[in-house]
Amino acid sequence: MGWIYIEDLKDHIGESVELRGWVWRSRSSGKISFINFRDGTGFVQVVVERSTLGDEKFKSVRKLPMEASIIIRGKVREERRAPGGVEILAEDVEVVREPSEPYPITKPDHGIDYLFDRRHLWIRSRRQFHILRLRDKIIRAIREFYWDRGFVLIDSPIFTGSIGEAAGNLFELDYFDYGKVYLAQTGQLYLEAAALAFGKVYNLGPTFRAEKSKTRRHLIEFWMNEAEVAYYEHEDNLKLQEDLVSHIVRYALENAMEHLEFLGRDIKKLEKVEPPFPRITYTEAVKLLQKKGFDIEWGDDFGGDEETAIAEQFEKPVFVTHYPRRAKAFYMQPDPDNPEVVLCDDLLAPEGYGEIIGASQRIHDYDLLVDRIKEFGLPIEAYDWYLDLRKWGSVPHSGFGLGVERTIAWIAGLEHIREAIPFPRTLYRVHP
RNA sequence: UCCGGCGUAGCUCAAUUGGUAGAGCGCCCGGCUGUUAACCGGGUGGUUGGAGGUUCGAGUCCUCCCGCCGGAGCCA
Repeated sequence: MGWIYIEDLKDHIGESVELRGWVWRSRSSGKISFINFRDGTGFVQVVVERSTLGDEKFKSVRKLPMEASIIIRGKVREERRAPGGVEILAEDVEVVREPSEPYPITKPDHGIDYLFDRRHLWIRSRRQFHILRLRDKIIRAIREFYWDRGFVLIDSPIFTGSIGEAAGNLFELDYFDYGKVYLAQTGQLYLEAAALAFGKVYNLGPTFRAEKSKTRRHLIEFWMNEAEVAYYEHEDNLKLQEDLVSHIVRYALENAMEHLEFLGRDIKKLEKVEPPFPRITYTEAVKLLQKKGFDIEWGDDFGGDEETAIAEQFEKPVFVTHYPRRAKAFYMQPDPDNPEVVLCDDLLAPEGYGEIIGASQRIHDYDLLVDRIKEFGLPIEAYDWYLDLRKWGSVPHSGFGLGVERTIAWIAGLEHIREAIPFPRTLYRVHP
């Protein structure tokens, strides 16, 4: 009788097995008890009969509270009446540890604040089980995508000097005698260095924004996947993003259907996400918004409502390209046909999930980049090594950043991005 | 930071115009051999977020503070 996991039960029908895990919920009558049992890989119903265990043992087992840790030995059998179609008929129940007080998360009717105060326990719940396992699979899909295309993983640093997109939203720390350093809000500049060394590179890790954002689309600490490719221009960049996002969605449909179904996701909407994605220029988007009655002028950036209004015109994610250069970061390559706009794109997810990718072709000309750093009022001395990249072997190159939690929230159909990460850091929450 | 909303039992919520603070769940005891958020009977449970004020009387009205939720700006 060997120890197995719930996820492998279907290969052991008719066998006697051992499962190690926890009581999720239980119901009982005088002679039969049902335990909803979990072991981290899934949930299964265990049937405990008084006639099998004996009066005394049955009495103690039927009283086991939620989150008692137990080892079950019993026979696996198919059973129509059991959730999932398979159940365990217990032959023995060994109690590892019984809780000393009632488990605080009972029925699914707790408030969001209560639950996040107990996030360390809440992640045991079924909904969180499915969301966080879906996250695991989406990250697997991202890594697989790059591995299959010969990209090299280049992890960018978390501690950085004063460098990046904007100074106003950086977390500042003391770094021994060096002085102030900052938590990374992007690894892009490092990936640009790496692209000139390895050709095709990507990263995947946490980034930090000291923005007092308090919406369903924002986290203070969030994970980003960035990619950068030497010799890629704007059009190549769009194609890569399109391929990545459709790969992730297809992977989820093929490998995570169990989670999507539990979460009640409308699968049909995800099945439509296949290349090519629609494209609209910034200028066209402004006209579209004006026609819909938005008070917006050429040159303004889009807010959440504007993004949603654009995205709802399409069933797939939509690229918005060629933004005004003043609305975007200093390093973006001007459009040769119109230098007032840059070769960039935002990818907007459908159904109001907002921007999941920000992307651009980067300036590769030394003098132009210096001009832009000055124009944006940035300290040129902080960009010494970044400018070096334009001195030696500079080539056109492009890249993007994918917001991992926004992507998960969209694919899972979540109301709020905070459920898409195990321990979210939001404006007023760093505990647990 | 700004705008709006909400703080009542361990949890989720009720409480007519200002007039005796309640229910369901949880927990404890008992019953039930197929439960699916099991069900049935009994029991347990309160400084109504805090401080002050108005009033014969405040969960309810006023002021300040604290906490949370939603949104805006900013962004992935």
